[in-house]
Amino acid sequence: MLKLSRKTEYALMALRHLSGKSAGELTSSKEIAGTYRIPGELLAKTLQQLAREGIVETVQGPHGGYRLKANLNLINLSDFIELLEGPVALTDCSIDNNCSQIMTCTIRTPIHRINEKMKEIFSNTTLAEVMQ
Amino acid sequence: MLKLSRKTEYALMALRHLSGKSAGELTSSKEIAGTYRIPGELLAKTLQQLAREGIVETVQGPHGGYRLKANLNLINLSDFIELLEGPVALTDCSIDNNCSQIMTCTIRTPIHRINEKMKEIFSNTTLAEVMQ
DNA sequence: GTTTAATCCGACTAAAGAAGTCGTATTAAT
DNA sequence: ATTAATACGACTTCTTTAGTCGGATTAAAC
Repeated sequence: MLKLSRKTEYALMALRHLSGKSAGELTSSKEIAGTYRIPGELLAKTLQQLAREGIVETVQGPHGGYRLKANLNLINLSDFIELLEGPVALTDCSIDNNCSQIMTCTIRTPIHRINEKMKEIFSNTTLAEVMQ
Repeated sequence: MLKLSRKTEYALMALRHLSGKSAGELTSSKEIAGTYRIPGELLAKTLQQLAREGIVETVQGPHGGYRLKANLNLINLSDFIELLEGPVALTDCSIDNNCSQIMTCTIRTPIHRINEKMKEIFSNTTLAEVMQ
């Protein structure tokens, strides 16, 4: 049904939350999870992933937490989704050629065309725009 | 990862196969499944669904089968996908409001905007175009 | 230095959805 | 009557997603 994963939704909500804080201010994963009723452990893992990717910055220990690191105007939604859930693709054959129907498939090319258009939408949307 | 279901892929391949036949000619589900190595039962069920929706026409009994009924220029991909897999929606809240985060969610509006753009692509593509 | 409150991270379990199979009924040509 | 097709619901299996758990690390506060 072409849905985003919860992980991606949670990540976007968290980034939006962080972008509302003043520069340098730290926010705990717990605060965010509590505010939006997101399962704590899951959000924590997601934020850790964003940290590894350099999108947020972390400080450990008591009074630690997360804050924005990257400029959200410079990250597009396509890259962001691919970071969290892998390739944006309507079909597996947009990713690799390990499809048993590859020789006989008659709809590859048109599907690819549509796939490209879809990716374009995501590519042309920055995270900053999603925060608005 | 925003994928189409196999059912949708199979349906498109089947329609493409049928659209290559001469007007009125019948093709069995088995022939199509064999040609593209699609699990027979699954394709059969899918074709039956397309028949109920008036997209193909069926003739039962020996020498029976399927043939195109609808004009593929007049059916857009959005409606077609929704027929087979339900609403095209990046998030559940694009479909209904049964989301526990509904009161606090901060990304609803921007996600809806993107969702609309995505649906537009599908709406502006006819099945006939996918057959090319 | 012990406690505490936070991140870190892999492994596991549970739930949901998608894909595929099966059995039985119906239809209609031969 | 037989046969080759569709019709369709119920079931099973597989894959992916979502969520949980346990234990480690870090660093502030006491």
